[in-house]
Amino acid sequence: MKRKEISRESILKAAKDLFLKNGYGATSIRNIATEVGISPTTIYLYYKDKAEIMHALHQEGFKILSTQFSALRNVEEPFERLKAMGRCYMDFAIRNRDFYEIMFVMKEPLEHLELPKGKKKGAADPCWEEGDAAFQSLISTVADCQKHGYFKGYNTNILALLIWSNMHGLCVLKNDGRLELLSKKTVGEEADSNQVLQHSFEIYVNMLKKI
Amino acid sequence: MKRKEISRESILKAAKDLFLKNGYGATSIRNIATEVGISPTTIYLYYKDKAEIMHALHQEGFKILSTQFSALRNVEEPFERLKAMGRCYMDFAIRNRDFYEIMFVMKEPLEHLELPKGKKKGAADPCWEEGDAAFQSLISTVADCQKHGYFKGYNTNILALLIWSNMHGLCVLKNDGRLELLSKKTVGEEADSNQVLQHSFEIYVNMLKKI
DNA sequence: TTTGAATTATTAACACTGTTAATTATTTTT
DNA sequence: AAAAATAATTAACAGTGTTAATAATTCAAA
Repeated sequence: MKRKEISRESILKAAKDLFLKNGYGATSIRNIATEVGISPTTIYLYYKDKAEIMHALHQEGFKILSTQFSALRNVEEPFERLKAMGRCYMDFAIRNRDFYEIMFVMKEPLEHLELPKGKKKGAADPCWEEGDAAFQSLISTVADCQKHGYFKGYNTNILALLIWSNMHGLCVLKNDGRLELLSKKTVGEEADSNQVLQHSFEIYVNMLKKI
Repeated sequence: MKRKEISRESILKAAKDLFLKNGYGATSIRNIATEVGISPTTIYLYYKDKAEIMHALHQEGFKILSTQFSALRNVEEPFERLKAMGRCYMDFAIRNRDFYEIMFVMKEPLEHLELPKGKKKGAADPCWEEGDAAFQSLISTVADCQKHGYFKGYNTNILALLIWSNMHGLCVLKNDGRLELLSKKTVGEEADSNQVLQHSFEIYVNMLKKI
């Protein structure tokens, strides 16, 4: 009978399945090992530690997000593209809570960032390539908007950061349940937090347009 | 000799000290017990579980923050007050990382929210009183701004939420090191993330003023 | 004051966690 | 077939939060 094929991929798949099924908290090295059908310590032959697995999943998440983002490059009107990016980002965050947490909330995956290639010597700063790339595509969209007359006089990078942080803030408040906890009186009369989120996004877009 | 005075307060103090010294990750029930000079299980006579201790610290954090906020009620001009609140919030987040995490990031403390008093019957929604109160003071400041001609035509509550989420987004990106990780090219030429944060805040204020 | 109840604290244990060292099993190469 | 290299395992360490059973102490009534 065929030997079991163990590899970084098979471990990662199991980790991903468990992660998406039970969330991060309930995904241990031992769980993953059982899912793959191997002993826990075998995992350490393929991954240095748990944070490295988290980093690999973090990369997978960014692959999904950047795929979604790149589809938006066909939207010609830059402000429309910016809007679409925002919706896309929020959708991703809400629909892939756990991925979002690995990518933008958890600290562990950042412990295994690849050092910038080329410069092997010395203690070069670790580089968050995936995050940089995603942010860069936001920056260039903002820049395009400015070429079309939007956001006059604003520093491109700072504005991009503000837009990102606003979306990020909304997403984490939503995902960790805080939006839901705010009493309806203080947050608005809309029924559920999804509607509040949706509405807030639209208002924000209108706000940006008028800047 | 006098018997040791054990109480919820003494346990909480130890928890707080350890928490502020070593961070959340390195603060276990056993650590706290050692600090107080009791056995780990004794803690469970005073607190139901670890999350309840976290909730107590979460409340302490809100006490500090609301004290700072209430000092700002003397700022008459509402937009100035809003600005001051923003700076105050950010300062608090950066200077009290761990408190901020308990108050606005961690999920555990929210498991021990008090149910709305009065309504004992049935499964009433848990209520995040501390968060609500803080948010309410933001809302009323935004409302005051609107009375003075700012933010014309905007829904008060939604705008307050957007302002909060923007501040929150900046704070968490800063505190979990992501701002620092973004390459200087993509985020701006300023040296450190503190300056980026400061600058971003100023730009945001200008942005709000012009809305 | 002594007995008994109530309170307070402790020890032992359970079921986990990530991770390392030592050992066994398997594959590959000589 | 024997030796070397690789792969996987078991046992163990040092932790974690938490519960049940047990011991120590305090307090009130007889």
